[in-house]
Amino acid sequence: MRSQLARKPANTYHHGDLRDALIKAALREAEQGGAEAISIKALAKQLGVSQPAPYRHFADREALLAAVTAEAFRQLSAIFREAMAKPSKQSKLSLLAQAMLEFGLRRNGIYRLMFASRTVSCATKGSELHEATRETFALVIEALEVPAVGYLRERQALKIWAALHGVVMLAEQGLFTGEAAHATREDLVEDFVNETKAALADAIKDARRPKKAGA
Amino acid sequence: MRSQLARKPANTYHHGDLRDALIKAALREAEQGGAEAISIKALAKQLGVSQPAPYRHFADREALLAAVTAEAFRQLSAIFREAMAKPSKQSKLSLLAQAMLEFGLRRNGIYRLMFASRTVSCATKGSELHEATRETFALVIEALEVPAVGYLRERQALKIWAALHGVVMLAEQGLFTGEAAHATREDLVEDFVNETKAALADAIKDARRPKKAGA
DNA sequence: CGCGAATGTAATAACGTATAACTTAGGACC
DNA sequence: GGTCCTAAGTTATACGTTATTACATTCGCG
Repeated sequence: MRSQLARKPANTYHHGDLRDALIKAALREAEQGGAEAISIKALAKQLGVSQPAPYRHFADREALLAAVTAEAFRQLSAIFREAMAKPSKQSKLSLLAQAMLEFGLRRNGIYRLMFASRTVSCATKGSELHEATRETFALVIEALEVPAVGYLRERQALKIWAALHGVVMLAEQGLFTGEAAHATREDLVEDFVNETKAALADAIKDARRPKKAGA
Repeated sequence: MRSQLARKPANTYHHGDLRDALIKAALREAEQGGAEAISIKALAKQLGVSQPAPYRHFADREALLAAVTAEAFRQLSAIFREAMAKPSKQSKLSLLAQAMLEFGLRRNGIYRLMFASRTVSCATKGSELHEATRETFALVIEALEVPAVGYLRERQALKIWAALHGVVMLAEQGLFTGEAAHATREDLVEDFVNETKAALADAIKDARRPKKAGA
């Protein structure tokens, strides 16, 4: 258990914590080029071990990608927590939404790794990756700052989550640079946030006066 | 100009329309496994030509992917047009949204190829792919069925487009199978469609009475 | 009919994943 | 403290994929 992410000291046989070092290094690679930029061979060279060494820790490339993706989700969760903890006049939801957009744009290779590959959908229930994604989504629910109101809270969380995904993807694909440039990404995000708040407020009002049909 | 997508008849030297056949075959491959499932070597074998033959028509793999993605966008455009042309009590926007969701789910390998790779964002302005994506987005605007009202129409189009992306991605990642399963994908899509319609209706109303602040 | 351009082929280099068989280090146990 | 087991790393190797180079064939136009 020596250095956690450095290349091994050249004259030692065992690396110390190769598994962790691989994940960290892979994350760095993915920062720019996404999943495609992650090469087991290159990582091994970078860390000063032989090419097959990583296979002692990951069955295959897919397994490594899953671990890296899980780590990325944990990082995103941490960012969300931090954003929501920040003292601010803005709502938690707004802070989370902004954090999500910034994450998606600034670390777009990682973002694509997380949301645009089939790694996540292939994650089996109970796996490390599955848990990491659930935790992240739980924070979205938390950001709504409302008590459970039937299934409506999950529904609104899903909606804002979906909308944020969409905005990030459109932004990355450059759909904001044409004649549509007058609507900035931030505008759209704020729109979605406000709609979510409005929907929640309506629902809570309705819950208090269950007989009224509600405007 | 013989067979458009079949393997060549074995004893001929020239294929006839290898370029087109490659795109069609690649699209078939991507149907399941996305971009990763597209292998130049495999395609060549499948079509009965040598491995390097495809390089006569595409500079590299990226170029092939771009052409395939462009074709996929044209297909999606065609699907949108067909959906909107269908006589129905539902609005054009609703029909388009449903078509989008179905496309994303049923042909999810293609969908990922289109929206989850960097191929699109790397497309240069004026390229075949760029034009194809613009055409698709133009249909989203058309589906709103409102005249141009400042930049608001583009903005609403962007929003619904983003939201639809998001729903498809969440669906593919299995986020509707947990405790959130009570909100179906279709519900969410319809929600977004209705919100878009409401926002547009409001805006038009405001435009007619420009002095009022609007509720 | 002949020639040039377009298209296809064979051979090969370079790189990435993955496996098999062997080697080393570290810790548990007596 | 030595012995043995196991985790972790190494070398050698097979195989698949992208891509290039140099050569061959066909098409079509004058």
